[in-house]
Amino acid sequence: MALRLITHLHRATHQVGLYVHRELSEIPVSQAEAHVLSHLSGSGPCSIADVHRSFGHRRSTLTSILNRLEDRGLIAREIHPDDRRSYLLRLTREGRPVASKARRTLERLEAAALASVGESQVAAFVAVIEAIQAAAEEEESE
Amino acid sequence: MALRLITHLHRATHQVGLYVHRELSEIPVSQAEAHVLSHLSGSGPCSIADVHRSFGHRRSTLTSILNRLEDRGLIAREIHPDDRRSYLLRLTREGRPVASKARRTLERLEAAALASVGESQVAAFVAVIEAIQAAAEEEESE
DNA sequence: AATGTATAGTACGATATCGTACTAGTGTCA
DNA sequence: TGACACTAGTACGATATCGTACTATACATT
Repeated sequence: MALRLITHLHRATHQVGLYVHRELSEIPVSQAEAHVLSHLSGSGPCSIADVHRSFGHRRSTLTSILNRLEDRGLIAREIHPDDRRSYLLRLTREGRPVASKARRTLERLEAAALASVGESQVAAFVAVIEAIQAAAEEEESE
Repeated sequence: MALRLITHLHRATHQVGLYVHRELSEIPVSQAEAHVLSHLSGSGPCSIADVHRSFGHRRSTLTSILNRLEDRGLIAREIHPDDRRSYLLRLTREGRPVASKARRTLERLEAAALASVGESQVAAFVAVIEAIQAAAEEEESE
């Protein structure tokens, strides 16, 4: 068997990583950081758990990413008004332009990819991705 | 814009990583190592450049992965008969069963995913993946 | 109120990955 | 044959990610 799905998946993920690295090379932001910034830029302030749900990273990894972004003054952890266990992540004034640049970079990539495929292909792509995830999930682990 | 493609891509990749980690927990093999072993198991002996082409890792990362596998006695670097710059990677006797277990694990995941989608969806998936890669490639970098 | 369980997040050492600079062999063209 | 560019691979320090164990708050049940 050729393992078409999984190999494709991994190669494409890596390629996206290279793209992000290349396009955002002037601002020192890793791929994971770019995704988090982009998420904040698109969805507004949210908790760490929200970000965690949107990505596959471990929570401890996310802590490191957020520490780096906070050290650079791009985001701030504020106390969450509704739950004192959690933080509200917010882009700082310095972080906002960086985040929106990260978001635009990802959107540009996505738009370029979408330009050459049809809506039904996108739907099928999502269906297959979700099938892979469902197959891989079976039981959760941390 | 929702960044449907890229977010899906990353989440699924992570999920696959978790699956591999879970399913192969009794043999101490990381996700990247499992992929390399699986590749060797499916394609027979090949050079490092061959493996490199099949994955997105950096060559220096691949060197580390191969070192680890060699240290554990799972693979061997032999001199390449046709090109003295390169090596021929080969599974050792101890490595063969581990590699085929890794391969079967990935194949099982792929089969489970394929069970719930149709052939035309798979074709569309591949088309979209390749569109993403093409969009991300534009110019290469190392 | 007390107890148990789940959730939100971090600390920290272990491991994996990366980027750059390097060595060595190959091919080409004068 | 010698100069140059290219390919195959490694060394090594820097950085990113991970796994486990932990603290603290929330919630549910009695």
